[in-house]
Amino acid sequence: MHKKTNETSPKLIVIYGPTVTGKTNLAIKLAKRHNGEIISADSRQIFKNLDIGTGKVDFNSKVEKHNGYWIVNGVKIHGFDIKKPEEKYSAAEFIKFAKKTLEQIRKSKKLPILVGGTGFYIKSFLYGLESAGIKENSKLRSTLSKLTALELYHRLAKLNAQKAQSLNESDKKNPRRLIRALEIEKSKPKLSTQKIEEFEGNVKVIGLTASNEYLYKKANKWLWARLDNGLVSEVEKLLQTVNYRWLLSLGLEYKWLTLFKKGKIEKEQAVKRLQGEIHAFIRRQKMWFRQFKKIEIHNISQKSAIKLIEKSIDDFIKF
RNA sequence: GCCGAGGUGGCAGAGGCGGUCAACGCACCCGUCUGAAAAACGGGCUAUGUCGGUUCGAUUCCGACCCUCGGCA
Repeated sequence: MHKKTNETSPKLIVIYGPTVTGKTNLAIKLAKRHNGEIISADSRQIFKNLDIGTGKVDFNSKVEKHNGYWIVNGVKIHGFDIKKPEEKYSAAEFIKFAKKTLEQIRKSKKLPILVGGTGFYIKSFLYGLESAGIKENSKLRSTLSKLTALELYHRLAKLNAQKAQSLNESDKKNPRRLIRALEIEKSKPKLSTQKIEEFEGNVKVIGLTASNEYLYKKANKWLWARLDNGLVSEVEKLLQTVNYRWLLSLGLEYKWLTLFKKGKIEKEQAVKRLQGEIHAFIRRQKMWFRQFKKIEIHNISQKSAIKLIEKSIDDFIKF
């Protein structure tokens, strides 16, 4: 095993964790310390005008907004506002964006820090996405969306019995995943799947977490703070220009406050349900920790956590 | 005090004219994940107020008690 000791060996810091663990603040801190720039890996923060609901930054941050990036407390964060509301996005597109941005950051001799809560994006970027060449076929999707999961499964089994059998119990009943699988099968003759491209270079993956109770409490508090600081009016503004169904499809804040604004539910109920869904989201986000090969997990409820992470990053930079 | 209604899992709430009862939703817990991922999906969890009676058998019938909610006083 030979170590690369040259300083040109590219380095990347990844920070992953569920919502409310302070990923962005930590990233900003690290960026300042090591002359870095941030790439956001978040499937909702990509959208312009979705700021409070997606929790792009703290209320007391100094921000300067640009298309495609923000400058927050003096640190550049790439990946905010790269899409207009209702535009499509995907993990494949994220990979391209992240690669491009990473190169750019390297050229300017800065340290790239990938931070976000969308585990799927980070995993895809780090370890590749096999079917990344096969695009969405919206016509096919809309016809297939009329079928039940069982029907979809039968179709898949006809096209590719092996693939169908290899699915787990969850995916076998998941229409969305089945439709995607069919989409891949249908386009196979034309497009061959790409070979998996793993990220090459030195990566340090930091995971941020805490107990469920701790995170739930923090998330509730933060939600109330945002409700008191314009979250509802952000949704109202969006409703004027955007199809409400799109907002519903985003989930969480945008879904529940849209339901409230549309008069489908009382505000109190909406907030209650939203809290529950945020909790469930936190649980799901935690599941991704096991998807990352080498991850250093820190409990943010411990006072020493930030210091330990800083030390760990210092060592990583020094090598 | 009287009359009426009712007491089902952590919450909410349905059915069952006596037969291993026990839905759905929420919460909570666990999990899946290769171009929608804050999405979509899989699994799990705990119950019939108390005490007696009738019966082969009671959550379901009867009685007492306790409690809750209405109305009358």
